[in-house]
Amino acid sequence: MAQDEGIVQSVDRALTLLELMASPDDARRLSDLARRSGLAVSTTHRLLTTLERRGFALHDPQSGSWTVGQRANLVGDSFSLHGSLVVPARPILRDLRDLTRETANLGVIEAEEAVTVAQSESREIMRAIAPPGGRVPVLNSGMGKAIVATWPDAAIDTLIERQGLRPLTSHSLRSKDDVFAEIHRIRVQGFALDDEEYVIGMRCVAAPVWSEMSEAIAAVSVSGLAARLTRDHVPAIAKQVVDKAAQLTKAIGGQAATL
Amino acid sequence: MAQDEGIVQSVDRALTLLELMASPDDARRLSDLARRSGLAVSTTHRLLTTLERRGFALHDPQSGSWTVGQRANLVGDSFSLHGSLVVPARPILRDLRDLTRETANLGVIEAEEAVTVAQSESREIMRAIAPPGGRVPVLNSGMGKAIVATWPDAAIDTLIERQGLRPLTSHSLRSKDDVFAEIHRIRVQGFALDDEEYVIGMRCVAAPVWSEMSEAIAAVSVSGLAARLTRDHVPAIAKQVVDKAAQLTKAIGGQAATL
DNA sequence: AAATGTTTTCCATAATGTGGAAAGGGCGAC
DNA sequence: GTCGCCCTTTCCACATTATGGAAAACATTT
Repeated sequence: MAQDEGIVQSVDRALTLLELMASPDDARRLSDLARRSGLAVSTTHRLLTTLERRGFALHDPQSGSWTVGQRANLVGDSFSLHGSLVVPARPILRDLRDLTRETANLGVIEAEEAVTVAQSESREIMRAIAPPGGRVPVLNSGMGKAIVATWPDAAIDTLIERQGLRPLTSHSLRSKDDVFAEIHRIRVQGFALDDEEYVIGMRCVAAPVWSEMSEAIAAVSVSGLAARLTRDHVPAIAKQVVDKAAQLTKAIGGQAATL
Repeated sequence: MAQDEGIVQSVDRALTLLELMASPDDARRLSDLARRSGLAVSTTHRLLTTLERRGFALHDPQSGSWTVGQRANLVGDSFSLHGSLVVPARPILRDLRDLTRETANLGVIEAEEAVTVAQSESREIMRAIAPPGGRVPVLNSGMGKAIVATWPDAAIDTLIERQGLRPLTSHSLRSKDDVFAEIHRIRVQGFALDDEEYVIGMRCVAAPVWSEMSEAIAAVSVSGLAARLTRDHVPAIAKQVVDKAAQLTKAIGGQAATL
Protein backbone atom coordinates (compact mmCIF):
# COMPACT_ATOMS: atom_id res chain seq x y z
CA MET A 1 0.00 0.00 0.00
CA ALA A 2 3.04 2.22 -0.33
CA GLN A 3 2.09 4.30 -3.32
CA ASP A 4 4.63 6.98 -2.52
CA GLU A 5 8.05 5.58 -2.01
CA GLY A 6 10.52 7.12 0.36
CA ILE A 7 8.22 9.55 2.09
CA VAL A 8 7.13 9.49 5.69
CA GLN A 9 3.45 8.76 6.02
CA SER A 10 2.77 10.37 9.36
CA VAL A 11 4.58 13.56 8.40
CA ASP A 12 2.70 13.72 5.14
CA ARG A 13 -0.55 13.35 7.03
CA ALA A 14 0.41 16.03 9.53
CA LEU A 15 1.07 18.43 6.66
CA THR A 16 -2.36 17.66 5.27
CA LEU A 17 -3.86 18.61 8.60
CA LEU A 18 -1.89 21.86 8.66
CA GLU A 19 -3.26 22.75 5.26
CA LEU A 20 -6.78 21.86 6.29
CA MET A 21 -6.46 24.12 9.30
CA ALA A 22 -5.24 26.91 7.05
CA SER A 23 -8.13 26.49 4.65
CA PRO A 24 -11.10 28.85 4.91
CA ASP A 25 -13.61 26.13 5.57
CA ASP A 26 -15.00 26.50 9.05
CA ALA A 27 -15.37 22.78 9.75
CA ARG A 28 -12.41 22.60 12.08
CA ARG A 29 -13.25 20.39 14.99
CA LEU A 30 -11.41 17.14 15.47
CA SER A 31 -14.08 15.08 13.80
CA ASP A 32 -14.36 17.54 10.91
CA LEU A 33 -10.65 17.42 10.26
CA ALA A 34 -10.71 13.64 10.47
CA ARG A 35 -13.48 13.49 7.94
CA ARG A 36 -11.89 16.03 5.63
CA SER A 37 -8.52 14.31 5.72
CA GLY A 38 -9.93 10.82 5.51
CA LEU A 39 -7.94 9.72 8.56
CA ALA A 40 -9.12 7.81 11.58
CA VAL A 41 -10.25 10.05 14.40
CA SER A 42 -7.68 8.68 16.79
CA THR A 43 -4.88 9.19 14.29
CA THR A 44 -6.03 12.71 13.60
CA HIS A 45 -6.13 13.40 17.28
CA ARG A 46 -2.60 12.14 17.83
CA LEU A 47 -1.22 14.15 14.94
CA LEU A 48 -2.97 17.33 16.03
CA THR A 49 -1.73 16.89 19.58
CA THR A 50 1.79 16.57 18.26
CA LEU A 51 1.41 19.75 16.24
CA GLU A 52 -0.05 21.51 19.24
CA ARG A 53 2.80 20.62 21.60
CA ARG A 54 5.13 22.35 19.20
CA GLY A 55 2.96 25.39 18.73
CA PHE A 56 2.10 24.60 15.12
CA ALA A 57 -1.52 24.06 15.96
CA LEU A 58 -3.82 25.78 18.39
CA HIS A 59 -6.76 24.24 20.10
CA ASP A 60 -9.63 26.15 21.56
CA PRO A 61 -11.12 23.73 24.09
CA GLN A 62 -14.20 25.92 24.32
CA SER A 63 -15.35 25.50 20.74
CA GLY A 64 -13.17 22.50 20.03
CA SER A 65 -11.87 24.21 16.92
CA TRP A 66 -8.32 23.77 15.68
CA THR A 67 -6.36 26.52 14.01
CA VAL A 68 -2.83 27.10 12.79
CA GLY A 69 -0.44 28.00 15.60
CA GLN A 70 2.03 30.83 15.92
CA ARG A 71 5.06 28.65 15.38
CA ALA A 72 3.82 27.91 11.88
CA ASN A 73 3.60 31.63 11.31
CA LEU A 74 7.18 32.19 12.41
CA VAL A 75 8.43 29.39 10.21
CA GLY A 76 6.34 30.56 7.28
CA ASP A 77 7.62 34.11 7.49
CA SER A 78 11.11 32.89 6.94
CA PHE A 79 10.07 31.95 3.42
CA SER A 80 9.10 35.44 2.32
CA LEU A 81 12.11 36.97 4.00
CA HIS A 82 14.38 34.47 2.44
CA GLY A 83 13.99 35.30 -1.19
CA SER A 84 13.98 39.04 -0.88
CA LEU A 85 16.44 39.66 1.94
CA VAL A 86 18.31 36.74 3.34
CA VAL A 87 19.68 35.39 0.09
CA PRO A 88 21.21 38.68 -1.02
CA ALA A 89 22.40 39.29 2.54
CA ARG A 90 24.37 36.10 3.07
CA PRO A 91 27.51 36.91 1.07
CA ILE A 92 27.53 40.39 2.54
CA LEU A 93 27.27 39.05 6.09
CA ARG A 94 30.11 36.66 5.40
CA ASP A 95 32.27 39.52 4.17
CA LEU A 96 31.43 41.51 7.22
CA ARG A 97 32.24 38.61 9.50
CA ASP A 98 35.59 38.16 7.84
CA LEU A 99 36.40 41.87 7.94
CA THR A 100 35.57 42.20 11.62
CA ARG A 101 36.21 38.65 12.83
CA GLU A 102 33.02 38.98 14.84
CA THR A 103 29.52 37.61 14.34
CA ALA A 104 27.52 39.45 11.65
CA ASN A 105 23.71 39.56 11.83
CA LEU A 106 20.71 40.58 9.80
CA GLY A 107 17.53 41.41 11.69
CA VAL A 108 14.04 42.69 11.13
CA ILE A 109 11.31 44.01 13.38
CA GLU A 110 8.33 41.76 13.81
CA ALA A 111 5.50 42.23 16.25
CA GLU A 112 7.46 45.09 17.82
CA GLU A 113 10.45 42.90 18.59
CA ALA A 114 13.82 42.56 16.92
CA VAL A 115 14.38 39.15 15.33
CA THR A 116 17.62 37.90 13.86
CA VAL A 117 16.93 36.30 10.49
CA ALA A 118 20.40 35.56 9.21
CA GLN A 119 23.75 35.27 10.84
CA SER A 120 27.34 34.57 9.98
CA GLU A 121 29.14 33.30 13.05
CA SER A 122 32.50 34.54 14.18
CA ARG A 123 35.21 31.96 13.94
CA GLU A 124 36.87 33.05 17.18
CA ILE A 125 36.78 30.64 20.07
CA MET A 126 35.07 33.16 22.29
CA ARG A 127 32.27 34.60 20.28
CA ALA A 128 29.14 36.55 20.89
CA ILE A 129 26.13 34.33 20.77
CA ALA A 130 23.12 36.49 20.23
CA PRO A 131 20.38 33.90 20.62
CA PRO A 132 19.74 33.31 16.90
CA GLY A 133 16.10 33.63 15.99
CA GLY A 134 15.47 34.87 19.47
CA ARG A 135 13.26 37.86 19.96
CA VAL A 136 14.61 40.90 21.76
CA PRO A 137 12.79 44.05 22.88
CA VAL A 138 13.44 46.58 20.12
CA LEU A 139 15.03 49.18 22.34
CA ASN A 140 17.45 46.71 23.90
CA SER A 141 19.09 45.76 20.67
CA GLY A 142 21.37 47.56 18.29
CA MET A 143 19.42 46.35 15.29
CA GLY A 144 16.11 47.38 16.82
CA LYS A 145 17.37 50.84 17.70
CA ALA A 146 18.89 51.35 14.24
CA ILE A 147 15.51 50.71 12.64
CA VAL A 148 13.38 52.58 15.15
CA ALA A 149 15.58 55.66 14.82
CA THR A 150 14.28 56.01 11.26
CA TRP A 151 10.72 56.28 12.50
CA PRO A 152 8.97 59.59 13.20
CA ASP A 153 9.15 60.66 16.86
CA ALA A 154 5.42 60.18 17.32
CA ALA A 155 5.67 56.51 16.33
CA ILE A 156 8.53 55.97 18.76
CA ASP A 157 6.46 57.59 21.45
CA THR A 158 3.58 55.22 20.76
CA LEU A 159 5.96 52.26 20.86
CA ILE A 160 7.25 53.25 24.30
CA GLU A 161 3.71 53.84 25.57
CA ARG A 162 2.60 50.48 24.30
CA GLN A 163 5.39 48.28 25.55
CA GLY A 164 7.19 50.40 28.11
CA LEU A 165 10.90 50.14 28.72
CA ARG A 166 12.31 46.90 29.99
CA PRO A 167 15.84 47.50 31.15
CA LEU A 168 17.68 44.19 30.99
CA THR A 169 21.07 45.30 32.29
CA SER A 170 22.47 48.24 34.21
CA HIS A 171 23.33 49.86 30.86
CA SER A 172 19.83 49.65 29.36
CA LEU A 173 17.81 52.73 28.54
CA ARG A 174 15.65 53.62 31.52
CA SER A 175 13.59 56.68 30.61
CA LYS A 176 11.88 58.24 27.66
CA ASP A 177 14.48 61.01 27.73
CA ASP A 178 17.26 58.41 27.54
CA VAL A 179 15.57 56.92 24.51
CA PHE A 180 15.20 60.17 22.62
CA ALA A 181 18.73 61.27 23.40
CA GLU A 182 19.93 57.92 22.10
CA ILE A 183 17.72 58.11 19.01
CA HIS A 184 19.10 61.54 18.27
CA ARG A 185 22.65 60.28 18.57
CA ILE A 186 21.87 57.41 16.20
CA ARG A 187 20.42 59.77 13.61
CA VAL A 188 23.49 61.99 13.72
CA GLN A 189 26.03 59.16 13.68
CA GLY A 190 24.21 56.97 11.20
CA PHE A 191 24.58 53.82 13.28
CA ALA A 192 23.30 52.38 16.56
CA LEU A 193 25.38 51.01 19.42
CA ASP A 194 24.17 48.45 21.93
CA ASP A 195 26.67 48.95 24.71
CA GLU A 196 25.98 45.97 26.98
CA GLU A 197 22.34 46.99 27.10
CA TYR A 198 20.99 43.57 26.30
CA VAL A 199 23.59 41.31 27.88
CA ILE A 200 26.54 42.40 29.97
CA GLY A 201 29.72 41.55 28.10
CA MET A 202 28.33 42.05 24.60
CA ARG A 203 28.52 45.05 22.32
CA CYS A 204 26.74 45.39 19.06
CA VAL A 205 26.92 47.93 16.24
CA ALA A 206 24.04 48.23 13.76
CA ALA A 207 22.90 50.16 10.72
CA PRO A 208 19.61 50.15 8.80
CA VAL A 209 18.83 48.59 5.42
CA TRP A 210 16.35 50.45 3.23
CA SER A 211 13.59 49.17 0.95
CA GLU A 212 12.53 50.43 -2.45
CA MET A 213 9.99 52.56 -0.67
CA SER A 214 12.62 54.13 1.57
CA GLU A 215 11.48 52.30 4.65
CA ALA A 216 14.01 50.77 7.00
CA ILE A 217 13.02 47.12 6.71
CA ALA A 218 16.03 45.50 8.32
CA ALA A 219 19.35 46.14 10.02
CA VAL A 220 22.83 44.74 9.67
CA SER A 221 24.89 44.38 12.82
CA VAL A 222 28.12 43.09 14.21
CA SER A 223 28.08 41.70 17.72
CA GLY A 224 31.12 40.85 19.75
CA LEU A 225 32.42 40.39 23.24
CA ALA A 226 32.88 43.72 24.95
CA ALA A 227 36.38 42.61 25.89
CA ARG A 228 37.43 42.45 22.25
CA LEU A 229 34.97 44.87 20.67
CA THR A 230 36.03 47.78 22.87
CA ARG A 231 34.68 51.33 22.67
CA ASP A 232 37.84 52.30 20.84
CA HIS A 233 37.05 49.85 18.11
CA VAL A 234 33.47 50.99 17.66
CA PRO A 235 34.10 53.73 15.08
CA ALA A 236 36.11 51.44 12.80
CA ILE A 237 33.58 48.62 13.09
CA ALA A 238 30.72 51.08 12.57
CA LYS A 239 32.25 52.20 9.32
CA GLN A 240 32.26 48.61 8.06
CA VAL A 241 28.71 47.98 9.22
CA VAL A 242 27.34 51.15 7.65
CA ASP A 243 29.16 50.29 4.48
CA LYS A 244 27.78 46.75 4.30
CA ALA A 245 24.27 47.90 5.16
CA ALA A 246 24.47 50.33 2.26
CA GLN A 247 25.71 47.55 0.02
CA LEU A 248 22.75 45.37 0.95
CA THR A 249 20.36 48.28 0.45
CA LYS A 250 21.73 48.64 -3.04
CA ALA A 251 21.56 44.91 -3.70
CA ILE A 252 17.83 44.83 -2.98
CA GLY A 253 17.15 47.97 -4.96
CA GLY A 254 16.47 50.07 -1.91
CA GLN A 255 17.05 53.70 -1.22
CA ALA A 256 17.80 55.54 2.01
CA ALA A 257 15.26 58.15 3.05
CA THR A 258 16.48 61.73 2.97
CA LEU A 259 16.35 62.81 6.57
CA MET B 1 12.82 5.46 25.07
CA ALA B 2 9.45 7.09 24.82
CA GLN B 3 9.93 10.18 26.95
CA ASP B 4 6.96 11.95 25.40
CA GLU B 5 3.84 9.91 25.48
CA GLY B 6 1.21 10.18 22.81
CA ILE B 7 3.13 12.23 20.32
CA VAL B 8 4.27 11.17 16.91
CA GLN B 9 8.02 10.97 16.73
CA SER B 10 8.50 11.46 13.02
CA VAL B 11 6.19 14.47 12.94
CA ASP B 12 7.93 16.00 15.91
CA ARG B 13 11.25 15.56 14.16
CA ALA B 14 9.95 17.06 10.95
CA LEU B 15 8.82 20.12 12.89
CA THR B 16 12.28 20.42 14.37
CA LEU B 17 13.70 20.45 10.88
CA LEU B 18 11.24 23.13 9.80
CA GLU B 19 12.35 25.30 12.69
CA LEU B 20 16.00 24.71 11.93
CA MET B 21 15.40 25.77 8.35
CA ALA B 22 13.68 28.91 9.60
CA SER B 23 16.51 29.75 11.95
CA PRO B 24 19.05 32.35 10.90
CA ASP B 25 22.01 30.00 11.08
CA ASP B 26 23.40 29.46 7.63
CA ALA B 27 24.42 25.84 8.16
CA ARG B 28 21.58 24.42 6.09
CA ARG B 29 22.86 21.56 4.04
CA LEU B 30 21.59 18.07 4.69
CA SER B 31 24.52 17.13 6.86
CA ASP B 32 24.30 20.40 8.82
CA LEU B 33 20.65 19.89 9.55
CA ALA B 34 21.33 16.32 10.58
CA ARG B 35 24.02 17.46 12.97
CA ARG B 36 21.97 20.31 14.36
CA SER B 37 18.92 18.14 14.92
CA GLY B 38 20.86 15.17 16.22
CA LEU B 39 19.17 12.85 13.74
CA ALA B 40 20.73 10.27 11.48
CA VAL B 41 21.59 11.62 8.06
CA SER B 42 19.35 9.14 6.31
CA THR B 43 16.42 9.97 8.56
CA THR B 44 16.94 13.68 8.04
CA HIS B 45 17.05 13.13 4.33
CA ARG B 46 13.81 11.20 4.30
CA LEU B 47 12.01 13.79 6.41
CA LEU B 48 13.26 16.68 4.30
CA THR B 49 12.22 14.92 1.14
CA THR B 50 8.76 14.47 2.57
CA LEU B 51 8.54 18.16 3.42
CA GLU B 52 9.79 19.05 -0.02
CA ARG B 53 7.20 16.98 -1.88
CA ARG B 54 4.54 18.99 -0.13
CA GLY B 55 6.19 22.35 -0.74
CA PHE B 56 7.04 22.94 2.92
CA ALA B 57 10.73 22.74 2.21
CA LEU B 58 12.79 23.92 -0.70
CA HIS B 59 16.00 22.41 -1.88
CA ASP B 60 18.56 24.20 -3.95
CA PRO B 61 20.50 21.36 -5.58
CA GLN B 62 23.19 23.82 -6.58
CA SER B 63 24.28 24.78 -3.10
CA GLY B 64 22.61 21.86 -1.41
CA SER B 65 20.96 24.24 1.01
CA TRP B 66 17.48 23.67 2.41
CA THR B 67 15.05 26.46 3.13
CA VAL B 68 11.44 26.82 4.17
CA GLY B 69 9.01 26.37 1.27
CA GLN B 70 6.13 28.49 0.12
CA ARG B 71 3.47 26.16 1.41
CA ALA B 72 4.70 26.82 4.95
CA ASN B 73 4.29 30.50 4.24
CA LEU B 74 0.70 30.09 3.12
CA VAL B 75 -0.14 27.99 6.15
CA GLY B 76 1.65 30.38 8.48
CA ASP B 77 -0.18 33.41 7.16
CA SER B 78 -3.44 31.90 8.19
CA PHE B 79 -2.36 32.34 11.80
CA SER B 80 -2.03 36.09 11.70
CA LEU B 81 -5.20 36.48 9.72
CA HIS B 82 -7.07 34.25 12.06
CA GLY B 83 -6.84 36.23 15.25
CA SER B 84 -7.45 39.64 13.80
CA LEU B 85 -9.92 38.94 11.04
CA VAL B 86 -11.31 35.48 10.69
CA VAL B 87 -12.47 35.01 14.25
CA PRO B 88 -14.51 38.21 14.35
CA ALA B 89 -15.76 37.50 10.84
CA ARG B 90 -17.19 34.05 11.40
CA PRO B 91 -20.42 34.93 13.19
CA ILE B 92 -20.98 37.75 10.72
CA LEU B 93 -20.50 35.44 7.75
CA ARG B 94 -22.93 32.97 9.25
CA ASP B 95 -25.52 35.71 9.65
CA LEU B 96 -24.99 36.77 6.09
CA ARG B 97 -25.30 33.21 4.86
CA ASP B 98 -28.57 32.80 6.73
CA LEU B 99 -29.95 36.13 5.52
CA THR B 100 -29.17 35.45 1.89
CA ARG B 101 -29.24 31.65 1.85
CA GLU B 102 -26.13 31.80 -0.30
CA THR B 103 -22.45 31.20 0.45
CA ALA B 104 -20.78 34.06 2.34
CA ASN B 105 -17.03 34.67 1.98
CA LEU B 106 -14.24 36.70 3.47
CA GLY B 107 -11.22 37.38 1.28
CA VAL B 108 -7.97 39.29 1.28
CA ILE B 109 -5.47 40.26 -1.38
CA GLU B 110 -2.18 38.46 -1.22
CA ALA B 111 0.55 38.59 -3.80
CA GLU B 112 -1.84 40.49 -6.07
CA GLU B 113 -4.42 37.74 -6.02
CA ALA B 114 -7.71 37.41 -4.19
CA VAL B 115 -7.73 34.62 -1.62
CA THR B 116 -10.75 33.38 0.31
CA VAL B 117 -9.81 33.05 3.97
CA ALA B 118 -13.15 32.21 5.55
CA GLN B 119 -16.39 30.94 4.24
CA SER B 120 -19.83 30.02 5.42
CA GLU B 121 -21.38 27.62 2.97
CA SER B 122 -24.89 27.93 1.66
CA ARG B 123 -27.18 25.16 2.79
CA GLU B 124 -28.97 24.94 -0.53
CA ILE B 125 -28.49 21.80 -2.55
CA MET B 126 -27.21 23.72 -5.52
CA ARG B 127 -24.66 26.14 -4.17
CA ALA B 128 -21.86 28.24 -5.49
CA ILE B 129 -18.55 26.66 -4.77
CA ALA B 130 -15.90 29.28 -5.06
CA PRO B 131 -12.80 27.14 -4.70
CA PRO B 132 -12.08 27.85 -1.03
CA GLY B 133 -8.53 28.96 -0.47
CA GLY B 134 -8.12 29.16 -4.19
CA ARG B 135 -6.40 32.15 -5.66
CA VAL B 136 -8.20 34.24 -8.23
CA PRO B 137 -6.89 37.13 -10.36
CA VAL B 138 -7.97 40.25 -8.48
CA LEU B 139 -9.92 41.78 -11.31
CA ASN B 140 -11.91 38.62 -11.95
CA SER B 141 -13.42 38.47 -8.51
CA GLY B 142 -15.96 40.54 -6.69
CA MET B 143 -13.85 40.64 -3.55
CA GLY B 144 -10.75 41.63 -5.47
CA LYS B 145 -12.54 44.41 -7.30
CA ALA B 146 -14.14 45.72 -4.12
CA ILE B 147 -10.71 46.14 -2.54
CA VAL B 148 -8.88 47.43 -5.59
CA ALA B 149 -11.54 50.09 -6.13
CA THR B 150 -10.34 51.73 -2.90
CA TRP B 151 -6.85 52.15 -4.30
CA PRO B 152 -5.66 55.29 -6.07
CA ASP B 153 -5.98 55.14 -9.86
CA ALA B 154 -2.21 55.11 -10.29
CA ALA B 155 -1.87 51.94 -8.23
CA ILE B 156 -4.61 50.25 -10.25
CA ASP B 157 -2.79 51.24 -13.39
CA THR B 158 0.42 49.67 -12.13
CA LEU B 159 -1.47 46.52 -11.23
CA ILE B 160 -2.87 46.18 -14.74
CA GLU B 161 0.52 46.88 -16.29
CA ARG B 162 2.15 44.29 -14.11
CA GLN B 163 -0.24 41.41 -14.52
CA GLY B 164 -2.34 42.34 -17.51
CA LEU B 165 -5.97 41.34 -17.85
CA ARG B 166 -6.82 37.70 -18.00
CA PRO B 167 -10.42 37.38 -19.16
CA LEU B 168 -11.71 34.03 -17.91
CA THR B 169 -15.23 34.16 -19.33
CA SER B 170 -17.05 36.09 -22.00
CA HIS B 171 -18.18 38.52 -19.27
CA SER B 172 -14.69 39.32 -17.92
CA LEU B 173 -13.20 42.79 -18.18
CA ARG B 174 -11.18 43.03 -21.38
CA SER B 175 -9.62 46.49 -21.53
CA LYS B 176 -8.21 49.13 -19.27
CA ASP B 177 -11.22 51.29 -20.06
CA ASP B 178 -13.54 48.50 -18.97
CA VAL B 179 -11.67 48.30 -15.70
CA PHE B 180 -11.83 51.99 -14.91
CA ALA B 181 -15.49 52.23 -15.86
CA GLU B 182 -16.14 49.33 -13.54
CA ILE B 183 -14.01 50.79 -10.74
CA HIS B 184 -15.92 54.03 -11.06
CA ARG B 185 -19.23 52.20 -10.79
CA ILE B 186 -18.01 50.37 -7.68
CA ARG B 187 -16.97 53.60 -6.00
CA VAL B 188 -20.34 55.17 -6.66
CA GLN B 189 -22.39 52.16 -5.64
CA GLY B 190 -20.26 51.13 -2.69
CA PHE B 191 -20.13 47.48 -3.70
CA ALA B 192 -18.63 45.32 -6.43
CA LEU B 193 -20.45 42.84 -8.64
CA ASP B 194 -18.83 39.85 -10.29
CA ASP B 195 -21.38 39.10 -12.99
CA GLU B 196 -20.21 35.70 -14.27
CA GLU B 197 -16.77 37.16 -14.86
CA TYR B 198 -14.92 34.39 -13.12
CA VAL B 199 -17.11 31.41 -13.82
CA ILE B 200 -20.18 31.33 -16.00
CA GLY B 201 -23.18 30.64 -13.84
CA MET B 202 -21.92 32.39 -10.73
CA ARG B 203 -22.60 35.89 -9.46
CA CYS B 204 -20.92 37.46 -6.54
CA VAL B 205 -21.51 40.69 -4.62
CA ALA B 206 -18.73 42.16 -2.48
CA ALA B 207 -17.92 45.11 -0.22
CA PRO B 208 -14.68 46.18 1.45
CA VAL B 209 -13.67 45.89 5.11
CA TRP B 210 -11.52 48.67 6.53
CA SER B 211 -8.64 48.61 8.97
CA GLU B 212 -7.82 51.00 11.78
CA MET B 213 -5.64 52.84 9.33
CA SER B 214 -8.47 53.21 6.82
CA GLU B 215 -7.03 50.72 4.40
CA ALA B 216 -9.25 48.16 2.73
CA ILE B 217 -7.71 44.97 4.08
CA ALA B 218 -10.41 42.50 3.17
CA ALA B 219 -13.77 42.07 1.52
CA VAL B 220 -16.99 40.33 2.42
CA SER B 221 -18.95 38.71 -0.37
CA VAL B 222 -21.93 36.58 -1.16
CA SER B 223 -21.65 34.22 -4.08
CA GLY B 224 -24.52 32.34 -5.64
CA LEU B 225 -25.71 30.63 -8.75
CA ALA B 226 -26.67 33.17 -11.36
CA ALA B 227 -29.96 31.32 -11.76
CA ARG B 228 -30.98 32.13 -8.22
CA LEU B 229 -28.95 35.27 -7.55
CA THR B 230 -30.45 37.14 -10.48
CA ARG B 231 -29.67 40.72 -11.43
CA ASP B 232 -32.95 41.72 -9.87
CA HIS B 233 -31.80 40.39 -6.55
CA VAL B 234 -28.45 42.14 -6.63
CA PRO B 235 -29.53 45.42 -5.00
CA ALA B 236 -31.13 43.65 -2.04
CA ILE B 237 -28.20 41.30 -1.56
CA ALA B 238 -25.77 44.20 -1.93
CA LYS B 239 -27.47 46.01 0.88
CA GLN B 240 -26.92 43.04 3.18
CA VAL B 241 -23.31 42.62 2.11
CA VAL B 242 -22.47 46.29 2.58
CA ASP B 243 -24.16 46.19 5.92
CA LYS B 244 -22.23 43.14 7.13
CA ALA B 245 -18.93 44.48 5.82
CA ALA B 246 -19.53 47.64 7.84
CA GLN B 247 -20.35 45.52 10.87
CA LEU B 248 -17.07 43.64 10.52
CA THR B 249 -15.16 46.88 10.01
CA LYS B 250 -16.61 48.10 13.26
CA ALA B 251 -15.84 44.82 15.03
CA ILE B 252 -12.16 45.09 14.21
CA GLY B 253 -11.98 48.76 15.12
CA GLY B 254 -11.61 49.88 11.55
CA GLN B 255 -12.79 52.98 9.79
CA ALA B 256 -13.79 53.60 6.20
CA ALA B 257 -11.70 56.13 4.30
CA THR B 258 -13.47 59.29 3.30
CA LEU B 259 -13.48 59.24 -0.47
C1' DA C 1 44.34 10.71 -9.51
C1' DA C 2 43.58 10.04 -4.74
C1' DA C 3 41.39 11.53 -0.75
C1' DT C 4 37.88 13.68 1.79
C1' DG C 5 33.37 14.93 2.48
C1' DT C 6 28.41 14.96 1.17
C1' DT C 7 24.10 13.20 -0.68
C1' DT C 8 21.29 9.36 -1.98
C1' DT C 9 19.73 4.61 -2.01
C1' DC C 10 19.07 0.08 0.17
C1' DC C 11 17.71 -3.09 3.59
C1' DA C 12 17.03 -5.94 7.89
C1' DT C 13 15.11 -4.95 12.27
C1' DA C 14 11.98 -3.68 15.71
C1' DA C 15 10.33 0.36 17.20
C1' DT C 16 6.72 3.17 16.15
C1' DG C 17 2.39 4.59 14.24
C1' DT C 18 -2.12 2.84 13.46
C1' DG C 19 -7.25 2.45 13.90
C1' DG C 20 -10.91 -0.01 16.36
C1' DA C 21 -13.13 0.01 20.57
C1' DA C 22 -14.16 1.62 24.97
C1' DA C 23 -14.13 5.23 28.35
C1' DG C 24 -14.99 9.99 29.40
C1' DG C 25 -17.43 14.61 28.66
C1' DG C 26 -20.68 17.96 27.20
C1' DC C 27 -24.98 19.53 25.52
C1' DG C 28 -29.63 19.55 24.24
C1' DA C 29 -34.18 17.22 24.43
C1' DC C 30 -37.71 15.68 26.97
C1' DG D 1 -33.16 16.25 36.53
C1' DT D 2 -32.16 12.35 33.55
C1' DC D 3 -31.50 10.23 29.28
C1' DG D 4 -29.39 9.90 24.93
C1' DC D 5 -26.58 11.51 21.43
C1' DC D 6 -22.30 13.05 19.59
C1' DC D 7 -17.78 14.42 20.08
C1' DT D 8 -13.26 13.95 22.27
C1' DT D 9 -9.75 11.39 24.62
C1' DT D 10 -7.39 7.29 26.08
C1' DC D 11 -6.02 2.43 25.52
C1' DC D 12 -4.07 -1.47 23.35
C1' DA D 13 -2.80 -5.51 20.21
C1' DC D 14 -0.92 -5.74 15.78
C1' DA D 15 1.98 -5.26 11.72
C1' DT D 16 2.86 -1.48 9.04
C1' DT D 17 6.13 1.93 8.87
C1' DA D 18 10.03 4.54 10.34
C1' DT D 19 14.67 3.90 11.50
C1' DG D 20 19.85 4.17 11.12
C1' DG D 21 23.95 1.69 9.59
C1' DA D 22 26.36 0.66 5.57
C1' DA D 23 27.35 0.96 0.87
C1' DA D 24 26.88 3.27 -3.52
C1' DA D 25 26.84 7.49 -6.22
C1' DC D 26 28.31 12.12 -6.58
C1' DA D 27 31.15 16.52 -5.61
C1' DT D 28 34.94 19.01 -4.15
C1' DT D 29 39.58 19.57 -2.72
C1' DT D 30 44.54 18.41 -2.55
